[in-house]
Amino acid sequence: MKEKYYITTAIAYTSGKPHIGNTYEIVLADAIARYKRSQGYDVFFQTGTDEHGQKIELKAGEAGVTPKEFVDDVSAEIKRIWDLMDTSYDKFIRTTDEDHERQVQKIFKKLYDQGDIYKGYYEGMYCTPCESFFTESQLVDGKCPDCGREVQPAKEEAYFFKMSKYADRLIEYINEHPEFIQPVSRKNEMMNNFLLPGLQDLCVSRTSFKWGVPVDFDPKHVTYVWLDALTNYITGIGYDADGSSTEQFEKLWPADLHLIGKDIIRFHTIYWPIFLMALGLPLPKQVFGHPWLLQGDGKMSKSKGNVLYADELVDFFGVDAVRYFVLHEMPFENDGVITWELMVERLNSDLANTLGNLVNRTVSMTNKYFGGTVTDKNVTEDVDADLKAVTENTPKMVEEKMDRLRVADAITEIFNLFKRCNKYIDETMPWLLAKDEAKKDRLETVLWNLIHSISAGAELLESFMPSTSRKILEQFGGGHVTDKPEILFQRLDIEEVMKKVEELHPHTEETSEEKKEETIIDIEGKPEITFDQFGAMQFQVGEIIACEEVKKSKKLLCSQVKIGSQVKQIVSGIKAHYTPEEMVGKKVMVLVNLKPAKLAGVLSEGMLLCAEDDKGNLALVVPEKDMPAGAEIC
RNA sequence: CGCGGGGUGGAGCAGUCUGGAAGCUCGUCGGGCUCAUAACCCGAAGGUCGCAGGUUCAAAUCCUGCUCCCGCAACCA
Repeated sequence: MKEKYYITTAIAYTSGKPHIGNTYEIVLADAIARYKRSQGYDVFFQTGTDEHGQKIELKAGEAGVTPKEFVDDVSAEIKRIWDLMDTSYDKFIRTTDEDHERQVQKIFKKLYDQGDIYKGYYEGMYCTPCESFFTESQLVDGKCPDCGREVQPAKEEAYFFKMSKYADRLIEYINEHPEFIQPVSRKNEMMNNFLLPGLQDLCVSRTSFKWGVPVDFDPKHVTYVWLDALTNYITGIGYDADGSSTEQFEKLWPADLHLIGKDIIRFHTIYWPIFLMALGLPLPKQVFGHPWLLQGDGKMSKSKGNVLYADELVDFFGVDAVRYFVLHEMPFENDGVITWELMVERLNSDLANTLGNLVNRTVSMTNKYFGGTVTDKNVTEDVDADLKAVTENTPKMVEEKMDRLRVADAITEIFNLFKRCNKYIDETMPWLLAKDEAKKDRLETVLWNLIHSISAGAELLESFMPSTSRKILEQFGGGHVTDKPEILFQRLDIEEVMKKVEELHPHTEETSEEKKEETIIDIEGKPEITFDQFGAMQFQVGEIIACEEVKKSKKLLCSQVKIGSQVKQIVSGIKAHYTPEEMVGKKVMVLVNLKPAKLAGVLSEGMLLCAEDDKGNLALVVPEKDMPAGAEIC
């Protein structure tokens, strides 16, 4: 009987279309799932979408649709891309699935009944005018960090999970299972930052929005994200909190691998195991927090036109080329880089040159010299030995890499085999053998060896590039090749690709003046105010007479501003846009009667007014004519 | 001193835990070959392994200090 292997991805949040970085995860999981299947495991591969939360409620409101309509669309789009990428998931769960929601309610109730979840209050300090909660550590001088006013101990009702109760057991588990958190460097991070200092109880319900799974015995609360999202791993395979879980669940749980992004390792290696302990379930065997796939020059932004989506890349390069790229270019621990240029480079050199051309020349020679069919004539020479050794060894190398989740390295092993095949052709020089009738059998043996080795490589490729694998094997049907070789990967010209990309995503050049003026900035409208309210604000011209950086802060500059006869100290978040030297001597517009507050421990007694564009660039507002410091602005 | 990651030939990375002749892929240059998608094979150039100290017979690797970049956390009054 085959051993089972249950693998999951994180469920994708349905706030918008997933970009290539999000798509990477499902492809990675798919490669692992396919590989395990090829090894004979009985694999179950689950993915899906996380569809609740305030953000979605808001987005749906903006789009003028109901939250359900909104997530139906996005979830379908995500599924479409997963399918486009040829991923072989067995189950696509949605957190809005009825049975999931019902189980979340049951789990919530069960944990409540056994005392792990309790009703409490948001233990924060509440600032009434700001309508916000703050923890002690967020307060500035014991006052509201937003407005500097007094805060009161707050009493908003919420449900909490007693994390601390299970912390010791979890620490023990992690220490005894060094393979649990991958890469291991993350283990220390979790221990030192969260577990050892002591776990805070986790708030598991909210009353501030409605779009979530209602707590059935207290319907003004909805379940807050993690209890809803994480449990998909068990509800998706038939867990039942009342004890009548399905056979499938009994067979599959615990999961063998949760594949997730490195940003949510904390939730999967601390909260999730603790939830499971509370439910009396075994813990997953391994959690792998993979690194990120990043765009070339830093952040992707729509104005730069460098946001990469899987479906667009597929249009240019094809599914398998994109799969190859994300799988092969991702380091195990560090973030990887993807750009159009790198993508083209990879496609041309690895896929078109090394692999595609190898298949092509082999098919072509087999047709040319033997009408398409060869058998093993067994006329061997010394050069054959190394090719044979590499061919036999590659599956073991791949297995060794895959066992350590080194997917990129596994692919490299396969391509080393293909490279070896190319070298073999040069070593044996079939075109010379073909000129000598006496060497015909040797020639046939050479081609047979080639076909054998390439086929072996193609079989290994199935986990990573399924359709390419199939295409190659189809062309080499057991010693008989197709009549005319199919071009597996067409070489692309980087210039042409970039030209098309430019057409798809025209750059908004910052150098172009007209375009700059065309930039339209709409900000959220604020409620109308009265003239009295306006009059309550006092603006004056201030002269900056000294300025220095606020140490221990990344954004703040501290200026001494002369206003009339007095000098105020004002802290502003503009370090990224002005140097202290630039600031000195400027006459700027100052909101003078703002209540003083501390920023990064430094007192600020007013506010320098700035204009901000859509990219977050700041410009100080200065009087159009020279005015003395202290002049009122009205 | 908030937490963490990183700085290795032109590009993208491995190697760092467990010191011991600087490696891989791409690109560049030279050569070979012609079955093949201007593809393939061979060879070469190119790096003071961020900077400065220290430990050692020996440091990319261990220790100390510094600097720059990137996430997160924060206060962008």
